[in-house]
Amino acid sequence: MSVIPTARRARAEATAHKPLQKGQQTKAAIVDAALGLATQIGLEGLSIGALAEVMQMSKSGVFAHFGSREELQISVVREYHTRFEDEVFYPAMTAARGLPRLRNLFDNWMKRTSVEIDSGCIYISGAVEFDDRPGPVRDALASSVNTWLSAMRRAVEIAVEEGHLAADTDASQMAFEIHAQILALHYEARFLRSPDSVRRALQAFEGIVQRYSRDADTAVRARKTPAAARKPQA
Amino acid sequence: MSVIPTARRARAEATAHKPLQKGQQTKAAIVDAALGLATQIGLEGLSIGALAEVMQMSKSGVFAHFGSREELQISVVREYHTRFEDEVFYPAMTAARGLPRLRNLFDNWMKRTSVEIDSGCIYISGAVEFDDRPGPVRDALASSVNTWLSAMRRAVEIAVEEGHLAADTDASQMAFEIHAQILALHYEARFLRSPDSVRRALQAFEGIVQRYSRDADTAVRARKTPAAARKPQA
DNA sequence: GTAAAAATAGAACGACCGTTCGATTATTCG
DNA sequence: CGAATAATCGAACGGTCGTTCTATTTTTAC
Repeated sequence: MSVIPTARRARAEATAHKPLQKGQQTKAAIVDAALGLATQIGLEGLSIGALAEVMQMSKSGVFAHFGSREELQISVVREYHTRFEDEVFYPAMTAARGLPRLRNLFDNWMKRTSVEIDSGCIYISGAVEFDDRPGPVRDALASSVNTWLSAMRRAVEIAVEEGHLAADTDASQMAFEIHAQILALHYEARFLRSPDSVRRALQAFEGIVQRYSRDADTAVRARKTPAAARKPQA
Repeated sequence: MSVIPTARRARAEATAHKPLQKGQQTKAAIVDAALGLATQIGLEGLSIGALAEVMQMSKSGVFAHFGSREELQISVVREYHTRFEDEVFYPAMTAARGLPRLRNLFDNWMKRTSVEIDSGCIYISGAVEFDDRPGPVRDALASSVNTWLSAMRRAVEIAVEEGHLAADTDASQMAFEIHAQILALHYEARFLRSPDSVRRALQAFEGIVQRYSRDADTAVRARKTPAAARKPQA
């Protein structure tokens, strides 16, 4: 059997119109294994030695495909990016514009992030690992995350255009709040092993939708937040 | 000048009724420096060599105080726990029971987590580093986090008792949603360097409070979430 | 089939890691 | 002060890390 997931190779061949050479083939297999390792122990925990053992190759054999560990990490981030697109973004594009699509995006995001068997999200673990470490890996991570968050914000805007959400909805704010539920789900499900997390996140999502819904009592939403009554910010 | 923050030593002396001996003194100073390192590069990134350099001590001199790296990490977690209590929990206990106290807790939590200069939260970074790594460090982390989240949930319950929130409020759910805002704040402020994060988190918090407020339109909250209309969960 | 090119292996490197051990210095206490 | 004790140092160990180099094997292309 092939070491490369057939779906991936099929897609690559379809775009390139010629079969992968041996080198690219094993490189893809290495990235695939590296992604598997990275989702468990993080991008920083990725070691070429461990990866070589998984691949049943020599360290230098693995290394030669990338030239540096950093390049390997970047390859993993890019691979995660395309899979995220394939499994979260594109499937949701078949749903009707507006709220149905937004719901679909959130559902896929939830599943991808935390429901799948014991694989964490490198957009979340990577953020912690690289928040104080400038460089190309951090840049690749941040770029991917920003792309995705922008897509999410755009989905909110479309839901507003379609009239499913209130016209004065702050799309960035709503995207922030949706993102927050994914982060809490990841935290409480993966670290605290709390079994209700999926239900909690879903319920919170519905609460957010309600609040920004055009059907909701606008008087409640329009009431200004008592920010001025708080103690001044530092 | 002393290497130990005066506030810490004063508190320790007040409870122990005798001055710290030399050993405990430097040990406290080491933990202090270790916490500073850990908030920047994480508990896993903590190395005894780097710590020794910061302390201007030999590696073995630092090591002798703990006996193992794991014990050092646990000491750091414990130190973070007491500081968290001192800076987030106890100050909020002076606020009036109910919503004022809940708000105060959230404000302090926000500041502690992300507003302070370039120091991350080891409850967040540690969760990512140890979510797949069983052992005493993970246990210490999870224990501290659970203690704090329980306190947060209790604050919600008190706000319900005081009549500030609706009687049918699900305290665990609300605590989940509040926690989510902190995680999103940490993510977007620290990793994405998005400058609006504090405002976003505050606004989201107010939205949550509104939704669980007894003054809010109960019809909106009572309307069942269309979970049954979704595609069945995997 | 054969020559050029690409892929892989294997050994070695310097660096850093946590840890151990014995010697040495500093502190405590009677 | 002096003896007992605690704290610290310095060197060394085995291990893993990313990386480099050369040799060898495998794949490609004509």
